[in-house]
Order: sequence, then C-alpha cells, then structure tokens
Amino acid sequence: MARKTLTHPRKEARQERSRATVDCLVEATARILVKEGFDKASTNRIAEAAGVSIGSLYQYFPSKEALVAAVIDRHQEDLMRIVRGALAELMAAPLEEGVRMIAAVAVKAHRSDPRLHRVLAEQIPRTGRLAHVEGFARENHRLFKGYLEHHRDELRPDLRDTDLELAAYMCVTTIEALTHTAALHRPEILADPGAQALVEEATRLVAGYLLPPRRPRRAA
Amino acid sequence: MARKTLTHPRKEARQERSRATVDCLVEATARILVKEGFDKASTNRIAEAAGVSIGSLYQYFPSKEALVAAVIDRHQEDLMRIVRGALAELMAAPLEEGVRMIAAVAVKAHRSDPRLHRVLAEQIPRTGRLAHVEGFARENHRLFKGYLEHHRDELRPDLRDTDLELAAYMCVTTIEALTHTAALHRPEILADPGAQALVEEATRLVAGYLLPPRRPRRAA
DNA sequence: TTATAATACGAGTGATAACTCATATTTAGT
DNA sequence: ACTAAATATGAGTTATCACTCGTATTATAA
Repeated sequence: MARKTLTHPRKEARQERSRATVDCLVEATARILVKEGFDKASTNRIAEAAGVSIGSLYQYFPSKEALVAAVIDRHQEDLMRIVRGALAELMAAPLEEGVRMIAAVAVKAHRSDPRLHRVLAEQIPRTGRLAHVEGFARENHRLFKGYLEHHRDELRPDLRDTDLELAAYMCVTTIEALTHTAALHRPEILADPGAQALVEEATRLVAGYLLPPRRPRRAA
Repeated sequence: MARKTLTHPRKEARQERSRATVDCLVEATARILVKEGFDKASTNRIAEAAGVSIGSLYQYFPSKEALVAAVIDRHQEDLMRIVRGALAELMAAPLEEGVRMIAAVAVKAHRSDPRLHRVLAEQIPRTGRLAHVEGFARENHRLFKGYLEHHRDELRPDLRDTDLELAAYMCVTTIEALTHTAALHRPEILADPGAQALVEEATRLVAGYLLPPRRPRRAA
C-alpha cells in the first residue's frame, strides 16, 4: 500500500534502454486507462501490457498514481504546446478573429483523443495533479489576459480601463467549458458538422462580451 | 469484490428504525467523502462512522458505489428542487432579468456546500451515476429552452426562427461552468464580494448573446 | 404471550493488488 | 576481457477491503 503516494519518478532513466522502458510504461498506462478504466489499471496489468516486469515498473514509478500523473503531464504538455503556439501566432489578430482562433484550437484539442481526455479529466483529482493542471489553466488565463491587454482599444469602453483579470477568466473558462462539456457529454456537438457551429457560437458569445455593442445592420 | 456493482438499494427499509439506519449511512458517507476522500471511504469505515454494523450496511446497499450514488442522488435532487422552483417563478421575467436570476441560482447552489459538491463531481463517473446526472443536465437544458421559447420575441432577430437547442446549450453550459469552475478552482470568486460580480458578468455575457445588439447610450 | 418477520450484528473469508527484494542480465568504461 | 554500474526480472509478502453468513435482538400481530 502506498504510505505517502509519491508522484515523481523514483529514479532517472539514464540509458537509452531504460528510457524506452519508461516510455512503454507511460504508453501502456494511457492505453489501459482508455480501454479498461482506472480501476482495471493495476500496476501488474500495466507492466504486463508494457511488456515490462513489475520490478522494472517500480524502478521508475513509485506508485500507480505516479504513472497516471506521468500520462496526465504528457497530455497537458501536448495541449499547452498547441495553445502557446496558437496564441503566439494570433497575437496580432483583431479581437473577434483571435477569439475565433482560440475557440477553434480548443475544439481541435478536445477532438484529438476525447476518450483519453475524459479518463484523465476524471483521474486528475486522484493523482495530486490538480495543482499542476491548475497551473496550466492559470497560464492560459495569463496568456489570454496578455492578448486582451494588447487589444485594449478594441474592447468595449467600460472594459478598457479595468483590470482584465475577471474578463480573461470569463472568456477562457467559457470556451474551455463549452468544448470540454461537449467532449464529455455531447460528442455529437464536437462531431463534424457541429464543431464549426460550436466555434462560431462560442466566438459570438465571447466576442459579444468583449466588443463594443454594434448596431444591427440594416437589411439591404 | 463487486461482481456487478449494483447501485440500487438491495432492500426497501420498511420500519421507522431501518429508515433511520439508511439515513445515517448516507449521511456518514457524505461526511467521510468530504473529510477523508473517496479512497478512505471504505464500507467498514462508513458503517463505523454511522454507528451501524457492516452487516446492516449490506442489508440496504449492495456496494460502496451504491452508497455514493445515494449521496449523489440526494444532492442532485436538492439542487434540482431549487432550479425547478426558480425557473417556474421566473418564467414571466424578461430575458435579461431571467438570465440574472438563473446565474444567481447557480452561484447559490455552488456556494451551499462546495466541498461536497467537489467530491461528488469527482466521483460521479465512478458510480455509474453519470447517466443519471446527465439526465438532470438535460432537464436543465429543456427547462431553459422552454424559457427561451417563451421569450422568442425578445431574442436577437437571427435567433428568433431557429431551433433554440444550441442556444440553450450555450447558455446553460456557460453559466454552469463559470460557477462550477469557480467553486472548484477559484473559491475567491465565489466568496462574498466576488459572487455578485460573477453574477453580473455572467448575465452580461449570456444576455449579450441572446439579446439584439443595442447601441451604446450617449453620455448625458 | 407467542410466533413470525424485520432488523441488527460483527467476526471471518477470499480475493486483489500494491509493492519488495534477492537474483539475473545487459551495458559502459578501461 | 574484465569489472562495476545500470537495468531487468517475477515469485512472494503484506495489507486492505468488499462482502457473507450464522446468530442475536427488536418489532408486529395473532
């Protein structure tokens, strides 16, 4: 039984061979989590699926939680790479366009491996990775707040002079939630025709919140 | 080990005494979940905390999951009672006012017992209660869609003739997510001064999405 | 009162799964 | 080729926990 549930690797893998072992283990953990769920994912089972002995597993991971945490971290890093890249690219885009691109990125991220995403979302609290994942969420807020600050003059007037903390929270949380909820409970919304609509609606929702009100266009 | 993980009561409690026993068990389960987390909540531990023998526990609950499911159901029913009541009351209110009241209800619901709410949210997938809880979410959408339909003429023009399914999803999900996320990761936002601001911003966000654009008022 | 049903009890059982350790194999450096 | 360090192995240990079952107590009703 875990006495303390460490989640950091017990030992650094130094040689090529052992790095491969570690990779196999993380890989197998992800596969089993997706295919059989957390409860069936015993350490013995994972080791077997990885083609690695249980002893080797414990050379590198002090607990089952550590394995799951490794999967979570890898997944998060993947996502954050995408997000950072997108935000850097889009810094110059005007507000509405920027919001649309962010919504599109969120949708894309949730579409890539929804089942893994789902299992991990469920297991994050258990693995003590909550703080870590929250860190990414905060980075998201920070990045987006930066984007907003960069476009202050496009904002609706009463937002221009305020701290944009809350506004950023609203936008990022909303977009995240709309895609996340769709991925977990409404897969049809993320499926092919619906995804475009979701991006458009999310854009309208958030852009409408940020931009100054515009008079409706007269019919031609 | 559970062979099938039933989640319905094994036996109906008929006498007053046994109904009390069942209540104690559900109560104790909630307490332990909050104070010690799911993993520490063994059936033996729950029985002990309830002052009930392990044998009696298994008279009424066929598994640990069944206990947690009972807690979830009770909590959900509590919430839904509030939501249904609010929506019935507010059916006549104009859109913006209605949205504000719904946001206020969501905040209120998440403030009542955030720790229980959090643990349950984390444990729902494990207990096979997902479908059940999703049922409530869909009822929420349906109720709100009904409200929207009742106020079609206040909506922005291009929404007036559409099916309001997606619009309802957007609104309900957004409000839910903003409060839920705040409860889990940003308790300061739900704390006393912040909560009002959250309601106002959520209202602006959602109402802005639903209502026709309005020209900004000229300064007096 | 007495018979019967409902409820409560809790030591014990069986299965599981996290984790260890003594031993074997492979690699790297000289 | 030789040696030491790194890596790999897997049967076995230990602990926990969900769950059962034979028995005791309390309520109902005749």
